Amino acid sequence: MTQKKPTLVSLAESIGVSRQTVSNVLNAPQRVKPATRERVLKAVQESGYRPSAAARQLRTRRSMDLGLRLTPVTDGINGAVQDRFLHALTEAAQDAGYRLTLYSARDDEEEIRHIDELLHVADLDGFVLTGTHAGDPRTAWLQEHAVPFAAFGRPWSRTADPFESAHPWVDIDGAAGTESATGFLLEQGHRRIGFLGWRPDEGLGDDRRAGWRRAMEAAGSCGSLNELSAATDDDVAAGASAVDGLLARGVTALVCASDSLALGAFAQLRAVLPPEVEPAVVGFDDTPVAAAVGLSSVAPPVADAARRIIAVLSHVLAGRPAGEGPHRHQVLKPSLVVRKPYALGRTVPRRQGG
Amino acid sequence: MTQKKPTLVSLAESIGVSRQTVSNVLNAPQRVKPATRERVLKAVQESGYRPSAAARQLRTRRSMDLGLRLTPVTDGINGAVQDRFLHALTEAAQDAGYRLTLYSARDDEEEIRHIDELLHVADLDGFVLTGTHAGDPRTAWLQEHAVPFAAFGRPWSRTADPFESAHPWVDIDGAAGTESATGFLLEQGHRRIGFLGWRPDEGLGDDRRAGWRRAMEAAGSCGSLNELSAATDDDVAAGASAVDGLLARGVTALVCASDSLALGAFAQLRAVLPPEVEPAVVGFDDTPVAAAVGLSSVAPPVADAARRIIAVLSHVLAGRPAGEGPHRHQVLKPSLVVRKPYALGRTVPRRQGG
DNA sequence: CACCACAGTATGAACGTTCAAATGGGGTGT
DNA sequence: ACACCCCATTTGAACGTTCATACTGTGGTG
Repeated sequence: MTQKKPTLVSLAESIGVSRQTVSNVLNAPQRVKPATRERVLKAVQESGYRPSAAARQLRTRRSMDLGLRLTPVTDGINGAVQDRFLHALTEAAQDAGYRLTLYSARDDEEEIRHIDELLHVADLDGFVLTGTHAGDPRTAWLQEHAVPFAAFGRPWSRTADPFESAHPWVDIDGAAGTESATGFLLEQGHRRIGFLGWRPDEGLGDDRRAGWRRAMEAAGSCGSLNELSAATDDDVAAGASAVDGLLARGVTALVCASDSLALGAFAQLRAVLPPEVEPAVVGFDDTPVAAAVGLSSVAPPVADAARRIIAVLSHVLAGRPAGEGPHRHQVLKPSLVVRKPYALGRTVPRRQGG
Repeated sequence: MTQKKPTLVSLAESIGVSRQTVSNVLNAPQRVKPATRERVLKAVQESGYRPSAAARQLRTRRSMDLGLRLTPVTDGINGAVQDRFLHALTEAAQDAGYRLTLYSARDDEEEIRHIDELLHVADLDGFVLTGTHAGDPRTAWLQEHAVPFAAFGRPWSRTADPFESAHPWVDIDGAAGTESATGFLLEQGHRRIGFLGWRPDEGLGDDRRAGWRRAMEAAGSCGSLNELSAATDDDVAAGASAVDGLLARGVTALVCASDSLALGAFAQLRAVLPPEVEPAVVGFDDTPVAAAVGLSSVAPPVADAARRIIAVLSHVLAGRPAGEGPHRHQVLKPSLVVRKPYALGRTVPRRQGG
């Protein structure tokens, strides 16, 4: 039979001090005389005392708990990014003494309702936002209600400078990624390199297209770049069907905004090109599918991003000034992973940037 | 300026009743006279009152919070299963009024330490275990400490009947999956169908091998089946390198214990077989990689499993008798998804069983 | 020697909820 | 008329912590 859980009071009277002294030993050790501190600490160890999160939360209104929305797995291919991010975030939060609570929402409004709910009933200390986009209602709401949060993704906007934003964020430098991918294809001797991306979004997609454009212009390819660029939905089929048009315009290699698109394009090229010509396609996100098929891809450092997000957020939550501590706005350089098509299990990682 | 959060007391005196009456309206409406009930409910709506989880938890010692371990993404291919499971679990828990807290652990012992910790400090109500295996120390520990939990995966054991186990669990019928995969290949005219799996584990892997064996024996292939079966590590490279040996023994088609193995085998067959022969390989788990490459695969109903796990667990947590409510031990039939290799975007799903 | 500052420790109150028991106001039965 | 019971509602206490404040003894200072 296991004995009852010790509390501050029960523990205190078993040592012969007051509950507040025990509390101080754990929360503000410098206030307690070293001799008694030792004595109390020993008792804490032996009894296996654990403070009650509920009681502490009731009094302090802090839960040491962070919220994260789990977005529905749309594609399954790009979903792997979320998986890696989530795992790193869990570990980082755990190491920083925070717990992580999940919620699921279909759209931004539903997410806001969930945040509101969790804030009121569970006193969550902060939130991690993912998938930020232009005109994001969530950041506005959170700021208006003075809720601490950090975003994975910069605050996309045509007018405002993201580096001036009030809230902390960490993002991947998509432009740098596509730029180095384009650079890699240029090195291989390609000149007419196309870009296969999404429709204009004033955000993620435009950023990735911009990197390709920058590299192409730097290489002196000042012709009309627009005709080398295609914009479609983000799935495998769309990637495949966009290929023919680009080929007709003389494209010999492709940089893609996602692995889904890259995979579609790759398969289509395989079907269309003569067998001896190996399709030159670079994807984005370095998902398991890219690895399995032997597709080169831009690898975003999501685990690193997760750790930095927790670092910034816990800095804010600790009430420390924005001046010191980790930078409030961070852009991380992705690396390029070069593979030989179908060379299963024989990946040749190659770091660029970072 | 947002006004202060209403509490039971503040709300009660604004209506002119006692706090307990308000509490009863929310928790035991039948105790309150309909007239006052209406009055209170109206006030609750208008004020936007939300009960404090911390206070409730402190008093009742229930947190309405469930714990789940997030296992490190090993493969990236099979990790997608975890992703789908997690998402369905989050939604199901949310719908049932529970929150979901994540923790990360490297092995079973570390998980037990985390559970112990969360149990004491955060009063978690229950846990969801995944990846059960023979001699699992976690189930023993949880039972010993009378902690409510449900497992995704049956309690593998040579001696004990899983259907007699004390704790609830939901599992996928792996044997039925490989059996129908084998049946499919038999229909296609194959006779010497090999099985590519893991080393004996008295669990998941043996189960999947058993389904293949059952189908083969039923087809009258009573020769020594052992020589058609290979056991290796669970990754793409291992799958590829196991192929040659099986081919030498006259195997013309393969059922695999995972998509990783299937993918490796598939690529190797492509390299070895003449171009006009299409490799006949069926994987397991129906991961995005299988879909992308056009590999047939056994699809486990993980989302359904997640919902059923929450159903059983919340039934237990509500203190209802084991007799009524959802079955405490459930085995779910997977379905077979048939694809044409490389026919990207042109998937032909085909349901079997279930 | 009375006084004060200060470090160390102890006490009262509060956070917001639910459980257990007490109270009040109709009936209904004898 | 009285005892009785039942329903609806209220009151006291408790869950385990931390904040604010009060107490105690020691050493220094005028």
